[in-house]
Amino acid sequence: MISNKAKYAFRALLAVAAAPDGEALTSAEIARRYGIPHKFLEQILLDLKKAGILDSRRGKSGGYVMLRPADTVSFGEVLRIFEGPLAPLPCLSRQSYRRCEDCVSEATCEIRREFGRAYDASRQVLDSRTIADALASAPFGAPTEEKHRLTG
Amino acid sequence: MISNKAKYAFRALLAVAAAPDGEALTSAEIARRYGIPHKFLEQILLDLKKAGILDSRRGKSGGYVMLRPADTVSFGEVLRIFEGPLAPLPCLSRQSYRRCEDCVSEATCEIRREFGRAYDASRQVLDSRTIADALASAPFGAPTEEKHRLTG
DNA sequence: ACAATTCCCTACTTATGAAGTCGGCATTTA
DNA sequence: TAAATGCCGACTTCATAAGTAGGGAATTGT
Repeated sequence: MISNKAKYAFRALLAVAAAPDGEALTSAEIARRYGIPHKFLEQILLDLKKAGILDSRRGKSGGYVMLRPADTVSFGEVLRIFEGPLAPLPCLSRQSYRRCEDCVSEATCEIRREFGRAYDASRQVLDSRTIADALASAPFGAPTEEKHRLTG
Repeated sequence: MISNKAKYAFRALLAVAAAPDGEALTSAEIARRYGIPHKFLEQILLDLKKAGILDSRRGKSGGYVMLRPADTVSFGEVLRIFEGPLAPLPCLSRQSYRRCEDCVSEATCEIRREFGRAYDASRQVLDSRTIADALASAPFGAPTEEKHRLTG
């Protein structure tokens, strides 16, 4: 299970990315909209800023905007910010490889081999799907703001 | 990252499954062989027994054997015993479904949709690959006991 | 100028789970 | 019948999740 922190981060990111044009969203507004504890969300948005994904403006009419375009921000990248390495074993992580302490031979470790398969499969998805993808692929029948305006 | 407990469970299971014929392996022997804390391993083997995967004999010349054949025990099943649900979100777990507390609409939740893809991919592997598969697919060049006897 | 608004930063709390440790009872067999 | 082995519950220690709390720093509408 992913942490609440990560889940909140995705909600916030999707909201900021979906905001019209370059309009800034305040932390208070996001918190209100999704029922996220405000002070907690502030920390999360800060983390996203430090990671170079969001930008912010202070003071009246301040808020958060995307720093990088939403189609360059993958789910995997965001998840790693809040959860650390996604690999099921330290010896499978590319970004922060660590040998298992009790490991005899990585090349013949059955556990490593099998979990490697599973990790490859999930990484393939997480590192290729972006925030923009997620917003674009609304299921048929679920009215977006746009459709709503046209058909409602 | 999976827990040490789960990792130890896999090591132990693979060892018991690989033991010649129906020969029983003691917890002490497994612990010694892989450097696992003995008392901790005992708890783990107990869990595997309660789950109906291992059987045990007590007293002198006791130990653990497979209760079910190794090709019916998937990595996913074992992992769930020690880690609980594998799903990244409660609303994606089939075995122990729970609606996200703040969820507005599962059908349109982008987070659910994207993590659903990732989970499907990884579950496909974990629930199909078995302990027997893992033992069978030794990489080329790594001598098994069998090969060793023949070629060494 | 100044007050309201918003982001920014640090420290703290509370609860939960991981990863064992410890002591001893129960059963089997040489 | 004693040694070996599994079985069981309670406890400890440390790290992390999930916030809470309080205030400082920048910006802007008036």
